[in-house]
Amino acid sequence: MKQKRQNAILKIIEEMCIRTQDELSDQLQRRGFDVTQATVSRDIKELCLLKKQTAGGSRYTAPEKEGFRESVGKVHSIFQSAVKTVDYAMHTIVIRTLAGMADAAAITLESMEWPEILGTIAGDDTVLVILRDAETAKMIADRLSGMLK
Amino acid sequence: MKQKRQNAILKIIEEMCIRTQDELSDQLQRRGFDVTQATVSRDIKELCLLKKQTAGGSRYTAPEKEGFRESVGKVHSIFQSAVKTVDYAMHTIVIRTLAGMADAAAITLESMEWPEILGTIAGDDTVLVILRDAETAKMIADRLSGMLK
DNA sequence: AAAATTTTTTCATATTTATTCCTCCTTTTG
DNA sequence: CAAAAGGAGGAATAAATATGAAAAAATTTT
Repeated sequence: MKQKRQNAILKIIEEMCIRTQDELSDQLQRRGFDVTQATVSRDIKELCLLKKQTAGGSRYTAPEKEGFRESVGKVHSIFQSAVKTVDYAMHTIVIRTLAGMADAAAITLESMEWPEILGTIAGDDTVLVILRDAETAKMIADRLSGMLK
Repeated sequence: MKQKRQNAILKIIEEMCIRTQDELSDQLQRRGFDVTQATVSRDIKELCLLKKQTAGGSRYTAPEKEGFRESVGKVHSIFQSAVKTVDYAMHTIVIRTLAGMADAAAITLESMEWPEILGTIAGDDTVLVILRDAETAKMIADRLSGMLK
């Protein structure tokens, strides 16, 4: 059902201007999908929909770059399964991974394209991440830790 | 000041992951721009920034398509200055414009790419807009009327 | 340079969106 | 099969964003 509903969402936002999640859940109701705004919010996140400005209001649209949608979830889960701990010192972050997974973890990090990350160095089970300064290191370390749950 | 600030915003969101408007106004504060979230909200709207999903949260980014930002406001104002009244009947909308401006109004309509609009026909001071059905006509007419204020 | 007009901003909210916590299913496993 | 485990979704609510109205600042006019 979820799959079907998300397809319906993609179809709907292509055919009409959807400006709020309530509007979208209304439209879904009409098509027999009985969902609340909460579910729509989750769907929108999973589909990576964008809310774009247009003359006379904003509107949800699909991301132009194909394949983008799929990758976001995967990056997250590769990172989760490879990483054991995240710690930081000075302007660097040290990530410990399962044996042999450091490279994979580093690659997913790079793919996120976080501008705060100057670079990464991967050994066998350790990734060193270089940030601009200590403050940024703490912030990003927290964010990475957050991704583990 | 506004101009400068908006440039600063573009620079900031390129250099670091900005996830909320509060975060952005904090960063602006640090750079000497003393603004509240309300102002940031309006700036984001004017700059047509997007909030993108990324692994581990979402983030504001600049639109990829250059020139897109500038056009949104202009479309709006051309429409405003050309159009006198918006009315509807059945599944069509009738827009009355200043003499000779119907074509311009129709072109701005088309440029909005609203999927509900099947097509437009422009005379000298009248544009006929064809929608899918009466209900849609009412809705879009309301939205167009809203653009006049 | 004072007055008038327009633009920008803030404050206070309204609106919209995300999340937490719980329930109900479905699937897996012992 | 029963219990455990995981996903999906809703209700309530927290968090984030947008907006109306008034004030302040900037600009133009007289």
